[in-house]
Amino acid sequence: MPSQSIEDYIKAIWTLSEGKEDRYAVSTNALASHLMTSKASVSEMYKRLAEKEFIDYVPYRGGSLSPKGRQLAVSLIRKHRLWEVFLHDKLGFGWEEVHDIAEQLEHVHSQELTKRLATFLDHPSIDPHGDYIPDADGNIPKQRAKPLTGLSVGVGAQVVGVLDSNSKLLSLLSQKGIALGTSLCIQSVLPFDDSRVLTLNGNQSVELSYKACELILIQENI
Amino acid sequence: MPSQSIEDYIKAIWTLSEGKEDRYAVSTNALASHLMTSKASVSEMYKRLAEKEFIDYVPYRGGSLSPKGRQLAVSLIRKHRLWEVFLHDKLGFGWEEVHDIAEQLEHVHSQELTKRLATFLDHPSIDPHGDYIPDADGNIPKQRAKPLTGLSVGVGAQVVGVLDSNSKLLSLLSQKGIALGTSLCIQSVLPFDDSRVLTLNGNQSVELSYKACELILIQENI
DNA sequence: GCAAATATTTAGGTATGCCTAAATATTAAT
DNA sequence: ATTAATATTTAGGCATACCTAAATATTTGC
Repeated sequence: MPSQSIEDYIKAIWTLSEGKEDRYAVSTNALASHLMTSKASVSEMYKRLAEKEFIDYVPYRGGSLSPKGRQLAVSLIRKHRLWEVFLHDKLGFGWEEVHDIAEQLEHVHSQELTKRLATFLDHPSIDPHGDYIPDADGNIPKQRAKPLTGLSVGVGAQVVGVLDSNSKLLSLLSQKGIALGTSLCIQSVLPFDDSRVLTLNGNQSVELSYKACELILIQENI
Repeated sequence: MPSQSIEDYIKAIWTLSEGKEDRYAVSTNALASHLMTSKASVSEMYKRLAEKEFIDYVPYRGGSLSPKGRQLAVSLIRKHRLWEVFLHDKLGFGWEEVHDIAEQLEHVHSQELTKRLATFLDHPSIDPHGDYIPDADGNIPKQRAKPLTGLSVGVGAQVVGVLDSNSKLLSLLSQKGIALGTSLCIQSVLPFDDSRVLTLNGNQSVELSYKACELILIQENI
């Protein structure tokens, strides 16, 4: 049974290499800052992970997930996102509150539990942040959504997720009235700082910084 | 935040001293065999637990929970048993399967989660094994509920739960006039099939099979 | 191409939590 | 009361996972 630390590392490598080309190597530096730990600790852990065949590791070149590592990562992501759905849909937590708790729940080892939880939740395919939930075989759709910064003025779209489930971002968004499923349209882009002025659900008007827009995933209306 | 190991030790001390007099000291020997670890490890851990003020520890005399330790223990028991109810009632696990998974779930730290889980489950007071669930303030009835088959003839008792919230059992019981809180007493045990003849609330007389009696939890009157 | 800047690894140390074996304290028996 | 049996603790080690500082490798700028 992999330790909690190992699971955290594997998930972090997966997160940092997601969307990149296959066998994308994650540097110790990137992983250290993502996990808020020292580069030395990452270097040390990379050796352990390579020994246990979770990653392929070339010193000074970083580590990339092996098939075994990817399988573990995806099963953790699946558990994490299923628990998020449970916390949000069944217990009524806000989407900005679920991440930290799911972070703990994902480490519970029981395949049967995951299976029954998925059934109980009616086999959801999207979590409260709009991220896809890998299926039981580890398949996960590629994200088709794009960041709000890539949306043109006047084009209608729907919020389908966020790129960083950081609770500060999430509470900013809920404060502005932006949630999963919100329909929006860019009214204008302000000069100098590129903030967006948005129309929400066809009526309210809110302003959002470029920094926040980068992290919001939308899907254009067809 | 106490580590998982510390939580396991505290819960074990609580379990071994439950029902005993207050400040009952648990020997290193008893704890070591309960936790399947060495006496030396327990001795070492006792020092750490005493330092962190979870227990009072007198070398060669064993350890007993401090108020702080008892509070932690009871909150773990509460979480464990609530999760057992969730696993059994919502996910359909058998009562014999829930323990090991709850053992992991109880270590998830979030008071809000516990609170919402309790609400979601309708504030149960008994887990699938018939053990009482401490309330949010840490109060827990002393006596363990036992199945009706364990009640002696002529002794008064109260129905406090059922072990299987199967709707067939529940409709049988309501048909017979047995509900949560019903006072009863065994009049006699029939030969051959061990059915019980009960007196309900001091007047009506009903007969109940051994199979049904096994699943009814009662608490003897004091 | 080589030095400076940057990134990564190794070295040496800490804390937790486990182990076995040896030493010591307590309890029981005569 | 003193010894024998038993229980408990201390001593010395091991593995994980972290840290800082020093050493080494790689990349970048001129």
